[in-house]
Amino acid sequence: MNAFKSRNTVDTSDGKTSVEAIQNEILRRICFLDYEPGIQLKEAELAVEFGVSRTPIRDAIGRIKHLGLVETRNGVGTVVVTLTPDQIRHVYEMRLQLAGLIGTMSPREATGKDLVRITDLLNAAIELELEFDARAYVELNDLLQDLIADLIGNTLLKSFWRQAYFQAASTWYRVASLAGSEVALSLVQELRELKEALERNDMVAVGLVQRIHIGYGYQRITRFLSCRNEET
Amino acid sequence: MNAFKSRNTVDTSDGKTSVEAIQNEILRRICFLDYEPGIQLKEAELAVEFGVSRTPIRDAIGRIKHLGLVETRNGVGTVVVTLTPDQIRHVYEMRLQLAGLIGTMSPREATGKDLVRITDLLNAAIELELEFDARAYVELNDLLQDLIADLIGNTLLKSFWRQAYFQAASTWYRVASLAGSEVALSLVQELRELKEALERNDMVAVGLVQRIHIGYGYQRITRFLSCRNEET
DNA sequence: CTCAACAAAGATGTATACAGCTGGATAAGA
DNA sequence: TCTTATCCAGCTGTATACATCTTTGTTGAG
Repeated sequence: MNAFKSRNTVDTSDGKTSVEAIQNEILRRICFLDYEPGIQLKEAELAVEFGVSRTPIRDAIGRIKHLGLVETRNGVGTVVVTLTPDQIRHVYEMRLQLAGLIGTMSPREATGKDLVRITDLLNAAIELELEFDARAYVELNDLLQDLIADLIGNTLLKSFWRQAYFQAASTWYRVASLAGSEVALSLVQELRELKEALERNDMVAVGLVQRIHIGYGYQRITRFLSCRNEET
Repeated sequence: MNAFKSRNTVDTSDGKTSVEAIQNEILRRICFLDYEPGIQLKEAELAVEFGVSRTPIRDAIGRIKHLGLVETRNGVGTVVVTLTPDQIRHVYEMRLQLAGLIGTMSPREATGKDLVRITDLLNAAIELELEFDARAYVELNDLLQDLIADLIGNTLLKSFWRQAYFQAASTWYRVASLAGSEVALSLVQELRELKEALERNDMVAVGLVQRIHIGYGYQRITRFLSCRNEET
């Protein structure tokens, strides 16, 4: 919670408007579990933290409502939603299908830049394998999602891919923390396969690799979440 | 533009909050071409019309930004975006794929209520065939989209289906106005096929019928839009 | 001791004033 | 006449005051 009190402003050097930056930051915090499900976001607090009034904060929150990750009730506050097992299943079923479409729907050509990016990610993942850190894993995965999204030519598919990722992220990252270094190993393998697919400029393969590993990810979720059900 | 000046308020009898109702109304006006692409939406005007201040209007507009149908620029206004041919193609490619998923991804069982709804729509479409009216056609089609969306069990697929519909709607409805009663005939056929599929409780068939007619729709768009390119 | 009514604190929802930005009209100079 | 600088009307962006709703703790009677 107060881990962010030190940050008075958000980086707006990218030319985006301030409210867009705030929106992305809040979304990141939800996906990365800085805001855990059930937590109450107070506009006044966020306003103080970002050094603006409540108005842009309300704007930012309002613009991520469509993802269904937060819910605002009058007089109460904005709470981060806990996804039901059914919802999680729906999200993953959808992601599997979307992954299958990556290669077939007007993909972009892979460039040298993409190869550099994937290689950097692979190296980082290999380092992570040696000394696992959940936060670093999460940020690595996030960069990978960005890379994949960039390869998608179809505007709408790209949008849907990102939306599905945002909805899956927090659950997936919770499981990743529990699973530990096992997921780093899996990520290294995924990145190796993606790198080869990109080298061959085979976007269908890229999609299929994603599909496979999304399936693995969902298996881990069901495994770890059924354990947690006993706890709760 | 001033066709709406008479409506001072929006119907909030459904228990939804006022801003949600405004949001839906603005979205409807964009999809139904009451607001044509290029038009400038002014918050102050809308505020007067709906009898509220600018704040809820801004909220409502902010919440439909993610659909990419409007674009707000500081000091200028919020303009309704003109979709490029590429974007339209992307939307329709996506709708084709989504239609194929309707039957396969946890569909809901068809109930008697659904049959009543589809029968009502069919009767209305048959009437429309006799005396075509673009506006009535548009509203009929909108009801059909609602019906189909209700049949989708997967939460995320339903959300994506609606988003894709909203993005396609304005273009499709422009073409429908140009095409005239031809589209009413096509709608009757579509509804007949859907009715039979629902009677058999065959959701895969429902999806395939949608897929077929979305394809027909896109063919019409390319046909009429290439004509319009010469005009412009 | 229990329960109900009430009051107060704190959250979001809304209205409004003002600041900042943009595009076009206007007028001065070459 | 053409160009350019300036000004201004009008829009969005932001801050702030106030209204309304919810929760919770308190206080009183039974």
